[in-house]
Amino acid sequence: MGNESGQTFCTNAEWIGRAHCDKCHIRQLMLFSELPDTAFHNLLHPIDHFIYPPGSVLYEAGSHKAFIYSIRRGIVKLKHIAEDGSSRIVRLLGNGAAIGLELLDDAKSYHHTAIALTPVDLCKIPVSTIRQLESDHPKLCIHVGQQLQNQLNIADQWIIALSTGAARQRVAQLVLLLERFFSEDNGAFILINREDMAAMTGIAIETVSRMIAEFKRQKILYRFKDNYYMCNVAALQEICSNS
Amino acid sequence: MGNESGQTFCTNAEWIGRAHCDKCHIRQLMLFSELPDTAFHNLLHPIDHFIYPPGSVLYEAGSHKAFIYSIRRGIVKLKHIAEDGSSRIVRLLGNGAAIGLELLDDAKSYHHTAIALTPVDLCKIPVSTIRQLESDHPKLCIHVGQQLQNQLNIADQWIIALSTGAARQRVAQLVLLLERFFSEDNGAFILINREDMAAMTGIAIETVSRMIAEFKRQKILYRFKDNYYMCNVAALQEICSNS
DNA sequence: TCTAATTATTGATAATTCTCAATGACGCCA
DNA sequence: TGGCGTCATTGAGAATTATCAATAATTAGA
Repeated sequence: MGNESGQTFCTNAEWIGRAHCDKCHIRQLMLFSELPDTAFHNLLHPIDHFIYPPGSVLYEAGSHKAFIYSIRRGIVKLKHIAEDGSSRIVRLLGNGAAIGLELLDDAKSYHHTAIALTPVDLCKIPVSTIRQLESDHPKLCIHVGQQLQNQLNIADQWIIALSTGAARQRVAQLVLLLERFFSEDNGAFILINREDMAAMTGIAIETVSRMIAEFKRQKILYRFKDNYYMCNVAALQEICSNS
Repeated sequence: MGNESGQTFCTNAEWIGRAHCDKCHIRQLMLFSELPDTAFHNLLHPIDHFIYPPGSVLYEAGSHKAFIYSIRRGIVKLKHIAEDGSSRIVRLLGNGAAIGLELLDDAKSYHHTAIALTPVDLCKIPVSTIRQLESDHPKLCIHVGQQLQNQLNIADQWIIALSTGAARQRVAQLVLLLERFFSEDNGAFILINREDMAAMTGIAIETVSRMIAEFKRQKILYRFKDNYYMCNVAALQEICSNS
C-alpha cells in the first residue's frame, strides 16, 4: 500500500506547478468559487497543483500536516484503519470535493487516511492560506459549510445504503453509487476492487465477490471496456427494495 | 409513534416562551455563542423555546418547514425511514447540537425525521432569522461550520463503530457511545429501547436483545436506577477489540 | 510472449444472524 | 390489586455470512 516508510507516499506525486486559481477554468466548481480573481494575488503561502497516481496516500490519519486538498479530478477514498489493522472506507469523494477540512476546526490532525483510487488531480492548499482568504472573504466560509454539508449527506447515505440490509442489497447500492456519482463521459464507471468494496460495505471480500459475480452472470453488471463497467440500474434498484 | 395525523406531533410540545438569547445562560454552548447581546434586539422573526416530551416528532423528512432547532437539553434521534417502512437511525444529538442545518444549504426540506428520545428542551429558530444574524455577523457561519464538522465526525463514528463488525461488537460500541456522550451527572445513562438500538446498528431487534441480555448477565451492564444503567467500560472495549 | 504475482471467483463448512413464535417482565390504570 | 398492553427475552430452525482453502483470471514485468 506504499506506507512502509511513512514518506514514500509523496514521492510518486507529480508536481504540476503553482496553482493559478485566478485563471482556473474549473474554479466555479471548487472550494474557491465566487471569490474574486484578486483574492489570489498576494497569497502568503502558495497553492500547488499535483497529480497523484492510483494508490497514492495523500495523507494519513493522525498526521500533523496543514493542507486542505481540493480535488480537481479523480476519486479519493477516506479510510479509517483500526488498531487491529482492519479498515473501513468512510467516504469516496470526487471532482470538486475538498478533503482535510477537519483541520479548519478543532482537529489538529487528519481524521482519516486519504488514498487516491484513480489518478487524482488536485490542489494542495495550506491551511494558513485558507485562513487568509477567509478573513478577506467571509463568503469562503459558506463554501466550506457547503462542502461539509455535502459530505454529511454522503456520510448519511453511507449509513443508510451501504451499511444497512443484506449483503446483496449493500453491494447493489454500492454499484448504484458508483454509477450515479462516478460515471464518466462514456456512461461507464470504474469497478473498484473487491477489497475496497468490502471495506465500504463492512462485509467480507468473498461475499462481495459472490454478489458481484452473480450480478455479472445475470448481466445486471457488464464490462464496457478495460475496467469500466455499466449496469442495469432498474434491476439493481429492484434488488435493493426487496425487503 | 404519533405520526398518524401528520399534525399530532406538534400538539404535545410545551411552549415555554419567547427565547431571550441575549440572556441565555447556556448561549456559549450553543449555535449563537460569541454573538453580541445586541445581535438579538431586532429580530424579524422570534425564536421560540419549547419542551417536547419523549417520542415527539420535531420534524419529518421531506417536510417543508423553515426552522433550525438548537437543542438546549435532551437527546434527539435523526431517523431515515425507507419506502418499505424500515428505518435506520443516522445520529443521536444532544446538548448544544443544532439540527435541520441542511435547510441553510441546498436543501428545501429536512433530510431526516427528528424525534425526541428524552424530554427535549430546545429553541426553534426560523431560517430567516439565521440568515439575518448571519448577514450581520459573519462569525455565525463559523459556528454553523463547527456544528456540521461535529456531525460529520459523529456520522463517521457511526459508520466505523456502529456499522462495522459483528453484532456483539456493535452493541458494545453502542453502549460505550451512550456512556460517553449521554451519561448524566450521576454517571449513569438511559438505556434506549431495543428497537432504537436495532435501528442504530442495523441488526435485528432480537439479536440486540440477546447481546444486551448477555452483557447484563455478565454484569458488564447493570441497572443503576429506573431506566438508568452503568457499564464496565474496559470490558466493553475488550469486546470491541476482539477481532 | 511467457512467468510470476496478484486479484477474483468458487466451494465447503462453521459461525453468525434473522425470523417466527412463545414466554417473561414490567408499568399503567381502572 | 389485578388485568392488560407493551416491551424484553429466549428458543429453535432457516437463511445468511464468514472463514479457510483451492482454483481461475488478470495484471505486471522480464
